[in-house]
Amino acid sequence: MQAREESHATFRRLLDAAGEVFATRGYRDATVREICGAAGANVAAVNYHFGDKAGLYRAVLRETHRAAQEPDPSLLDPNADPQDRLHAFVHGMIRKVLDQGRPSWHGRLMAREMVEPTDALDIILEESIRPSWGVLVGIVSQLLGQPLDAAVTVRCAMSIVGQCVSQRHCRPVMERLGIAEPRDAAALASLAAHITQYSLGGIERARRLGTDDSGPEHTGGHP
Amino acid sequence: MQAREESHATFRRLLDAAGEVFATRGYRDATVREICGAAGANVAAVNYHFGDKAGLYRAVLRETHRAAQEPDPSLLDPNADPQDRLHAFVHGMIRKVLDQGRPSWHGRLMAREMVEPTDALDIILEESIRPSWGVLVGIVSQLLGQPLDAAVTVRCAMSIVGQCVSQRHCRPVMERLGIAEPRDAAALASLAAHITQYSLGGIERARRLGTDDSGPEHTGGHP
Amino acid sequence: MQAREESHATFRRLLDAAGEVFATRGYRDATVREICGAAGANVAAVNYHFGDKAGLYRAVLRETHRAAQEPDPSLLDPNADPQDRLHAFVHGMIRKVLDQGRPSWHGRLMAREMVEPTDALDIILEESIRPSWGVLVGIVSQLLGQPLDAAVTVRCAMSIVGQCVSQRHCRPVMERLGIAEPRDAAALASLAAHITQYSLGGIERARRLGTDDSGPEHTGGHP
Amino acid sequence: MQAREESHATFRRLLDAAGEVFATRGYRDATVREICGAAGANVAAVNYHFGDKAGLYRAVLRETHRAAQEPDPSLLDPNADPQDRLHAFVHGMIRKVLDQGRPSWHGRLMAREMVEPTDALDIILEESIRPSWGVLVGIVSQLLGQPLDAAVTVRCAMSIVGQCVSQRHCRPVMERLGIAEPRDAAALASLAAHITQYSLGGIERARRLGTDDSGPEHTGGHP
DNA sequence: AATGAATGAGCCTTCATTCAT
DNA sequence: GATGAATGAAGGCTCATTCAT
Repeated sequence: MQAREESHATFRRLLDAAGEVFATRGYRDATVREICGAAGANVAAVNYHFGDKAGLYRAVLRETHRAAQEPDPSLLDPNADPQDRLHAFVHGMIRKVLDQGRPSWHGRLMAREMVEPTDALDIILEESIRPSWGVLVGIVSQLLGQPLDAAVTVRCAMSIVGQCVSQRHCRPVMERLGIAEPRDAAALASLAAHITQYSLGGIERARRLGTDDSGPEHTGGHP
Repeated sequence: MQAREESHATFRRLLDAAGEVFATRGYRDATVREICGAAGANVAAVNYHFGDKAGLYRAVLRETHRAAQEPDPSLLDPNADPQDRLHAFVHGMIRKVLDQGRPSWHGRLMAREMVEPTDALDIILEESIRPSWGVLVGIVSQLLGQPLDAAVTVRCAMSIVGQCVSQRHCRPVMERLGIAEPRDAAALASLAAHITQYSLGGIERARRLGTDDSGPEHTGGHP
Repeated sequence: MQAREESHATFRRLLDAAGEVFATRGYRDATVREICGAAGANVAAVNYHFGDKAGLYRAVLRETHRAAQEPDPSLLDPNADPQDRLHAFVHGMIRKVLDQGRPSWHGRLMAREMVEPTDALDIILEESIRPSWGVLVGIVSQLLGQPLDAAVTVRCAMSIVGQCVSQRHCRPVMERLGIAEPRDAAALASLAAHITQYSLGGIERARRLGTDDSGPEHTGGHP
Repeated sequence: MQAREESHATFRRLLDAAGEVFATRGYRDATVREICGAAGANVAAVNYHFGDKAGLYRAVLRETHRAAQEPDPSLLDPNADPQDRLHAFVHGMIRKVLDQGRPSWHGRLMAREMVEPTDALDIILEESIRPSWGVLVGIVSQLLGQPLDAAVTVRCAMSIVGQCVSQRHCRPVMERLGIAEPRDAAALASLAAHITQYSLGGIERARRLGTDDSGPEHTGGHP
């Protein structure tokens, strides 16, 4: 028992150290030696436990995605108020992306994986991203009301996602511009509230414009 | 003269090849040999013309940023209709980010640089990003009307930027989800129109909510 | 008792698996892990039972040589017909070298050991090869009749040995040339008969040429 | 000019050092570091000049085979005395196998390659072995006279080849038995003469026995 | 201005071996 | 008696960089 615990300790330390290093340096820049050094393990430990560097990376991605799972019940209830559902979705995503909790490197890792995908992207795509996307599209459809052009729904959903993920993707730039948000729970909640409200306004306007999505006459011209 | 021409030709071929390779592979994955091969130049050419690999990368970034500059006059005119200014800004940004024109790798390169900043980020930050950000904040202020909490303005501006850059950052995922936008001029214009309208709706709602940016009573609860 | 049985069983499985793997891959290419895997034993089993990889190899060599021992009585009888003795010797050697019986890897192992000797060669040299060589030299001496230059005897004996071992050493090439002999008992007997007859012819001619072993006048020149 | 000479010097030193090391240690045991050390070159030189370790090995094999080529004209003349042709063939093969000339490692290398073939065997098989084998079969056919069973011809040819190659393959054992032949030109000539005469005797006997190649009645029984 | 050869550091991986149960 | 985890030493290879023309 204790042996097993002990034996898995190295496994876990490796996983944690790898998450941090991969998130900080990226897959290529991260070296197995640095990871093992940080985990207090031998270089060969990676090979023993995960096969190779890529296997360790895959394990880290699976782990971070598993740890980030928080199936908020209100999201899944189609009868709940759609505005509440949207807020819950946005708040969850902002937390995933910016929270400094246990897997603090989750957001950074995902950002890298999106910009520079590896083979491992397919795993989290199917297990995590696609289901979430489906939920969001459902919420947006509710808010748009009458069945509109699917492209409108998709674009509105992407507008929401874009506001959330850019908080992570653009963070290095935002920090340099002095506009980075704090990352405590209150600030995150406040940010989520803004994005929710902003999006409700955006969706409402999209609803009013109907299926007309090229609309240069409403934007380009003035009276 | 001709020698200089010849030399400059190699210099340019190196720059173009490096842009493509850096954008495709990332700074670390890109090898000097591949770049030189693509440019039809010798391995030592990079060191000769640019000092080292990092110098070439900096040169590429400067070049791509210079080529992508298109100071739309309507943006700079504070007297123009703010909705038009917003539309011009968004359209320009979408083009920068998704356009397949000459420096087709501009968007990919910037996306990488944001997620995984190098020393070169500071250059383009000061020369390109900060000025643009100032313009956008001005436009949003106009649209918000009365002077509100600066945080609201910043968040609205980031909501706009986020919708644009995520079109690049999330593109690999969007392609896999089957929701990636086409990249011809018409599609880009349509997308820009959506983001503009969506943002006008969002800003309008933010304006109505006033300085209250935590707003849990409007989002979280219902009667 | 049973523990000992069990232990001995692992010991044996290890020996068999190692024989096959060493013969197929060679000492260096063979990995302890593959051997243990094939034997259904733990990685540490080799070190436990045999000290180290080299110890296992030595044990395999001793075992294969012990199993291949078949002291044909007719060989040891100096009064038997020398032609029969030669045939028995050749047939036995061909079987050792090509037979697919239990220690099917005996021949392959010895071939490797000859070309790329390890410390273990000395063991089988003293225990197996030198005695056999003595027997063969005795047979050839009988066939040559009058006492000739010892060098002639040795060379004739080597001509016999060479014909036999080359059936193993050259087998990969023979297979590619499409001239490899089948390895059933009948084919082996037929091959042994050829080598015996060929050698009787060779020895007879060597006998007639007497001690003259340079013989350029018979081979190189003609009028 | 001189630069090219100089540049090829490393190439050549690498080739020579590799031949020696590969012959002594075998492909697997040989390390790139040892070869480069012996050649006074950097580790990366192998990669630069030959792609990788296997490429270097292939180059060595091609080189040794090229250097060992000595198309003795008398071999190719079908009108020459067949006994002379056989002697020339055997003498050439013995020299290739035992000679200490320039590519002194030729014989050892080929011996390893036969016992433990690598992908490179196919190269020398087609370029060197198969043609030689064809010549030898032609000579043996001449000596056998009337058209016999092809199997007899092949077996006689293999008896000749076996006597030659075993001088290399069994050399470690022969040295330990104290029966290894010296390797000066005179000793080689004497050895070649023995094998030629021995084989002429063997072929003559095979000819007399006709196509009967099982011949147990001549070997196993006596009146 | 430009080249091809050469360098040295460093990375991932593999392997035989040992240690604590 | 036997195991699974862990170790440290190489090994092959790649890469950016430099040197002598």
